[in-house]
Amino acid sequence: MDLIPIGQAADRLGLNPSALRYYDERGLVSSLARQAGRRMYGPEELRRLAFLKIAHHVGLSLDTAAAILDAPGPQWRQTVREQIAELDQLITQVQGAQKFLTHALECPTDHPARDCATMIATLDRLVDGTTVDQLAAEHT
Amino acid sequence: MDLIPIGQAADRLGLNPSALRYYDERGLVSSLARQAGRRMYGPEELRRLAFLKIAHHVGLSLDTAAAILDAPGPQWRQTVREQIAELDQLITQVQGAQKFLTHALECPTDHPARDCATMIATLDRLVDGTTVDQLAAEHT
DNA sequence: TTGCGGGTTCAAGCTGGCTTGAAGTCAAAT
DNA sequence: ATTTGACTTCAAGCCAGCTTGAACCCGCAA
Repeated sequence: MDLIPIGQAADRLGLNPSALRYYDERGLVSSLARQAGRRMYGPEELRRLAFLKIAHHVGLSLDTAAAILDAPGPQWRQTVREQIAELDQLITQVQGAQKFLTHALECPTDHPARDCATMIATLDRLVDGTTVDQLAAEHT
Repeated sequence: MDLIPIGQAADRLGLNPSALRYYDERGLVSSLARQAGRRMYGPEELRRLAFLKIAHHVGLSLDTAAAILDAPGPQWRQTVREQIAELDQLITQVQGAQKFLTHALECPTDHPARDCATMIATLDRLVDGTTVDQLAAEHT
């Protein structure tokens, strides 16, 4: 009933067979049947793999993704909330990065790190122990 | 004039001496003087290191950061613009990730991948060749 | 019967950005 | 004279998430 071998499963998911073997070895695909020593995948496993694929694509680690699937009862919600919060932080950080880069673009010199007084002042503060986070916090 | 050894440089920047040696080996800190075989860092190198630190912190690779510093004339602007565009993409992707996770939270079941019809439908489409990007594109 | 396409295992390699460890050098302080 | 402490080099290890390679098995078709 609907069991397909590793090659077909990999094709349907757009993954490499070696990746599926790796997931197996890591214990991320839970229980899969074997026929004559060969891995056979059913709908459950394929969906699990699909979930891993999405979750990994959106930045979760494979372990976290598997933890969400394996959490008993409603516990997965906590993990998901944590991940959403982490992504919030990530966005904030990336926006800070864009500010930094955009600001650099506004500098009229050809070698900002050598010629731009503002940039040099910022860099010199870093050299004197100010952390990147402190700098970022200032400019918010 | 103002030359400090690697340990002090590392302290001031909040980095590990081994990281500075690694940057040296990779050719990322351009030219630094040696005194009796020891690396000595002047203001120029410290600023360069500070720039690498910021740039790396905001998500650029060390190679990219060095490329920005070493680009002749105004060429660094192009690299910076590319990086800003990449970060735009990243933010879009992360927001998509948040949508996915938030949507999952709305599901009332305890095991979405097994019990939630909407989730299962989505996963089954992935199993049939739809890419994650296609799914994301639909929901925009 | 031979070959082919798919599977299997295990071991090693890859990326990036370092860290860690072993063994040696060197100047200054005791 | 010796010990400390900071430095040097080179080699190897670490993380995730795989890929690649070698050597082997297995069933089916020509």
